[in-house]
Amino acid sequence: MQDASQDDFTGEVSDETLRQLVGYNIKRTFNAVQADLARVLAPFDLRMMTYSALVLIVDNPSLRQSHLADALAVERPNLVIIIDELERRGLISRERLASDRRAYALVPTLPGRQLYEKAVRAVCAHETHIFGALDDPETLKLVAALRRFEQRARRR
Amino acid sequence: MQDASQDDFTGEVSDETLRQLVGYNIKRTFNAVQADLARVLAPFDLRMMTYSALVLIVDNPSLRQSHLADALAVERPNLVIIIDELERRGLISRERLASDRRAYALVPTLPGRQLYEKAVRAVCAHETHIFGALDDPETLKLVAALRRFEQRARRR
DNA sequence: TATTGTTATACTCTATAACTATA
DNA sequence: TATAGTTATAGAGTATAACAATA
Repeated sequence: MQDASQDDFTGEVSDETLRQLVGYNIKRTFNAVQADLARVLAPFDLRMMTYSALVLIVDNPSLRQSHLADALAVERPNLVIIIDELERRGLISRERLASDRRAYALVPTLPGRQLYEKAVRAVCAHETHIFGALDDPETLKLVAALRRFEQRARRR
Repeated sequence: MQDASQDDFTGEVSDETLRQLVGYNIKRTFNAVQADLARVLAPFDLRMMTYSALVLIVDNPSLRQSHLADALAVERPNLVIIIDELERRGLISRERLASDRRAYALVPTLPGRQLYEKAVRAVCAHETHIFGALDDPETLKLVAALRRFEQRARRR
């Protein structure tokens, strides 16, 4: 005996004040995209963060942890358990640098590169499903706008 | 005697594989915008989530908690502590419904409406600073695209 | 039986302070 | 003294299962 409050229909609740905010729409979109990505990465036993780290390590062999942290914009301590996990699973290895024995070089293993290949394909399929062609001029404009906003938000 | 790895300069790390993903750019932008928003809301002792809840309760007096949860796309249990906090601070009150004594009507108090007014102004200033004019046709197109992507990600 | 709000719990992401070993 | 990686810890968002009161 309820009304039609099914699925994503929020009934008569007015959320215009929030929906006119670009930031709120970014948040809602990110949450939905992230949930779908989690589903796509689950079969590989990866999360968005472990996936991102693996990608950067494969694309930049011998990367140092601090450089990885900078590239991902996360604090160094948060990366430790991520790297621990990838290493424990045999996807990467830490190798002490002879030139600076404080630092590690992060090196992908063969299984790491193989998982990378499969996961990248799955993530690309997920992306084109949600966003359409990734080289579409409209999509490129959207990404350019997002990056401008990111820079403006950071410079404060 | 390090190179120019200052600030947000990530050195020679290649993150093209990630940066070509729309979802990754959304995540990075959201994180930066969210950090700035947190700074803007801190003087009001609000976070993005408590702000969003307060806005919906002021804009929809007598809202039920379950409808608020639907509108915000969060699970009902997560809303309880949010509502607890707003009520404890005297910004809203829970009022039992005579028609359905399981449910509460969430009602903003005068201090709640006053805080809403001030916080909304601050958030609008933050938004225009980062995103530019909110009624700019380009911004409206961006928001429309984000909402399309949100819907596509949800329907899976 | 089903729903509203609640409790308990868990996982993830993010951040800071302080430690170690090297430099 | 400064840096790389680490440990410990905390705050916040999100999710599920199970419960009491009510429908």
